[in-house]
This record gives sequence, structure tokens and C-alpha cells, in this order.
Amino acid sequence: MTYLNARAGRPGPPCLACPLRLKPAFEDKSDDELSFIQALKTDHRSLAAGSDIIHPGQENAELYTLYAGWAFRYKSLPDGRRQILNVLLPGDLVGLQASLLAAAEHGIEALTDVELCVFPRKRVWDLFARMPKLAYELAWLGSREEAMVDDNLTSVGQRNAGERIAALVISLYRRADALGLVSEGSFAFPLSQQQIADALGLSLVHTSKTWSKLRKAGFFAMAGGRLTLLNPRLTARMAAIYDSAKAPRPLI
Amino acid sequence: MTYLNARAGRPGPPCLACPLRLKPAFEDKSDDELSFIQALKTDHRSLAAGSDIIHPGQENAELYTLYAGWAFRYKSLPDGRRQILNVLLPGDLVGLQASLLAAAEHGIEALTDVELCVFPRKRVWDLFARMPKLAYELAWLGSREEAMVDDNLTSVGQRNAGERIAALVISLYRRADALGLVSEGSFAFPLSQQQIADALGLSLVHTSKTWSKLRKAGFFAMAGGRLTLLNPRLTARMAAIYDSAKAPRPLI
DNA sequence: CGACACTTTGATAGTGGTCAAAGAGCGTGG
DNA sequence: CCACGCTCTTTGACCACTATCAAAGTGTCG
Repeated sequence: MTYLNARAGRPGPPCLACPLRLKPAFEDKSDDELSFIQALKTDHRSLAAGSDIIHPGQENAELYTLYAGWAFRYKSLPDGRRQILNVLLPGDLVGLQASLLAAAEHGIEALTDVELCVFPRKRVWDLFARMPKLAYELAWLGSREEAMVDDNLTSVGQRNAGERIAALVISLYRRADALGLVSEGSFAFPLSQQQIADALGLSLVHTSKTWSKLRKAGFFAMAGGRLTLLNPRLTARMAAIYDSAKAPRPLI
Repeated sequence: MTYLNARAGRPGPPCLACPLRLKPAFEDKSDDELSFIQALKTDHRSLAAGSDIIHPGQENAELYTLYAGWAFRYKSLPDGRRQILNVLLPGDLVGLQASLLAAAEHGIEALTDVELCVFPRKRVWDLFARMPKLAYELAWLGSREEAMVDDNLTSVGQRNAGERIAALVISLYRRADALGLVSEGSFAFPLSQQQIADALGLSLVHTSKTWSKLRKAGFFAMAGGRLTLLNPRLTARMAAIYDSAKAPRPLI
């Protein structure tokens, strides 16, 4: 996070060959649409972990696509408290809200080193004018992000510490899985406990205690920055808490 | 909320004469766009307070505009806990997320008796194809709603009970004010304490205690279902907590 | 090895939850 | 007109979950 804070200009692969297209989570695009996107894209940019992709209050924010790495949206209060609103994974749109609204009401920070595809704000309008199908998908992606914030809010407002952590882990596991990022039940989990605390509205200390309680109860394990979901039965109970399906019992 | 649960067919005013257009909050539309909207609108519907506008899990939800009254989006957990995600005021879009996503991941309930303008889901696509400017505004409204959920999440995750209530009251006051719903410092405030609790992630009892503490401290008063913001100095301090401006002190 | 960031643990305090019951407000029906 | 039932609000007592404070432990990197 020191010397390379905004390495730009590296071309990245052409959109036609974008590896994200291969993932099951991504719909097929027509050649027309792909070349339009390709023309829209003005840059491929790398940022180090910890740097701001969008500053709080920034005007004229650009629109990005997260090509590689993790990021998160957050909102700060004047006294330093901050809330992580949602986590962004490869393929997610970065800064749609900021590019539609006059000024960003939140910040976006790189959680790991990231690579971004850059689309200038002005051309977002072109996209609406000329590629309604893509515009529709943009709106769809926006709704999807809102649904994730909805989930988080429900967690933070209604669940206790253990349930919140379980829900977060499961949600990230599923999203990582959909991207093919899970191998042998484990996936890279770059969130620090402070960041988990900020995402769940908990204190760092309580997060640490609850986190290790869940680990010791056999829900999951951490090793080498990777998280493994253990014990399918327990995991299923965690999922029951996460899904709107069946009645929960206390987690621990 | 008994006999009239979905009185439909009443025409409502033509969009050209929509009273919401007169409010400063609403941008001018061209005649073209207005007649397009008018053609899109298939119904004008009344619902009683307490009824569901969109059921949780509902598929093929229609898109609405809230013509009159208040509503709220919510999300329930299997055991009955529920989180109110945001409050909808006249002029707000209802069900954008539900109409873009395959199935609604939340419910929307009428808080007061409401009147809705109905737009069929299928035609939302027409709007993207033929009226890019309107589509852009739709996406803009979606981002605006997400920003409101962001605020709520930050409140619930980071603020204590008194601050949460203050932030909610101020935010609603400002929105009501922008719609011309405030007269002499007071506005209709139809939320029950249970609903406030559900919105803020608090228990009913604690909400009641904190609410009356704020009242007794002279922040606001309730009478006849209307809330009055008292004491500009205290209000300014409440606003300071709400705005991302200056460092807060304890509220009470 | 030391600096630094992050995690863990123990002790203590407080915000907010739960339980229980009483008080207000309001429409319906005797 | 008042009683009854219903919903919503208020209050008190008690307890638990979570925050705060403090300090030690672990790991990584130059």
C-alpha cells in the first residue's frame, strides 16, 4: 500500500476475453454489447489494498467494475465510527450510486490489492441512451447491491453477535463459491476482525471473542488467510439462520 | 383496513396534472415523457393501512409510485423478528427492486392508507428501451433509496438508541419538509413505537423509554399523531449528530 | 531483533433486552 | 352512556449481551 497507489494504463484483457465471462454467475452478452463495453472502458487500473477507490463526498466519481480483488463500501460518522455497508467481490460494480448521485455519500476502499475496469461517468448516460439492455442490467445490479445492504441491515438490527458473524461468513462463502473462488471448502478471507466488527456493528473485542467461540464450536477454521467451512451439519444450521426458511435455535 | 382492501379502478388525476409535480422535489418532465408515463400507468389503486403492497417472496411484482400516504419496506426472519429497511413517502418509487429482481426479497406494507399509481412489470423494459432519460431517473431513484438504507444501516450499526431515534426523526422531518408536508414545525407521524423499534433494531420497551426521554428533554413533542420539532438549538445538535459534520456529544 | 499491526484474554461497566403489569386511547355493542 | 375488548404506550425490576479498558500474545517484515 505504499509505492504503487494507482498504477494505470495496463490494458488488461479485452472484454471479449474477460475471464469473468466464464463464471456461471455472468450472463452472456452479445458481440455488440461487448464491443460497446470495450469502447466504454477507458482504463484498467490497479490499486493497493487499503487505498480509497472512491472518497467519501467525492463528486464526479467514475464507474468501475471490480476485475480482481475485494473491496468494501463504508460510511463514516464525524467522530470516527464507521459502518461497512457491503463487501464487493470480483465482477461487482463499483460506484454506481456515486456515479448516479451528485456526490458519493459513502467511501469505497480496496480490501485487497484490486484491479478495476474504468468507465467514465459521462458515458454512463450514453449507455442508457444506446444500450437499453445494458442499462437494464446496470439497474439490476444496483438492485442486487441494495438487496445485500438490506440483508446486512437486517442482520445488524435483529441478530446477535454469533448470528451476525455466521450470516456474514455464509453469505461471503456463497458469493465466493458462485465465482469459483472456493476450493476444497475454503476460500481467501481477507477481512480483519476490525473490519468484521465495522461491518456488523460490534466492538473489536466482542467480535474477537465471538469469532473464536464459533471457531472453537467447530463452525469454521482459519489458516493462512483462508477460511474453511467445517462440519456440514453445523453449517446447515448456520444456513438455516441465514436463510428465511426455518426457525432458529440459539447458535452456541 | 377491513372492507376496502384493494379499491382499484379509480382513475386518479392525469399525470399531467399530478400534484406531486408541483413540489420542488420533482424535476420537470417533458410532455413526451409525461404522456409516456401516462400510457404506462394502468391503474390507480387504494390500499388500507396495514395491508401488504408487496408480499415477501412475491414474484412478478408490479412497479408502483406512492401517490399518497406512507409505506415501508421490511424484511423478516423466520422466527418473526423483522427489520424495517426504509420508509416511503409520497412520490417515492415502490417495488423497483422487486420488479427488477426475480422475486421480492422483502415486503412492502402500507403504513397509512395509501394510493398507488400502478405500472405493470413488463412495461418497465419498454421504458428502458424507449425512454432512456426516464430509465436513468429510475436508476437514480434506486440509488437514492439505497443511500437511505445505507444511512439506516449506519445508524443501527453505530449509534446508540437516542441517536438512532433522533436521526430517524430528523431524516423524516427533512423529507416531509421537502414535500411540503410540514406546517408550523409539525408533520403527521404515523409510525408506532413498535415500528420505530423495528426500524432501529431496538426493543419496544427500550424504544418507549428512550423516546419519552427525548420528549422530556425537549427535543420534540407528539400530539394528535403529529410530531413537532421543538427548540432549534437542541434540534441543531440533533442534526449535528445526523449530518456528517461535527463531533457529537452524548445526546442526553 | 525490533517495530508494527492484528488478535486474544481478563476484568468491569453499561446499554439495551426481557418479563410483567398497569395505564391510555378508541371503537363496538349492550 | 358506560362497559368491554383491543391495541398501543408506559413503567419498574432484573438480567444478559456487548462495550470499554488494559495488557499480553502472535505474526510479519525490514
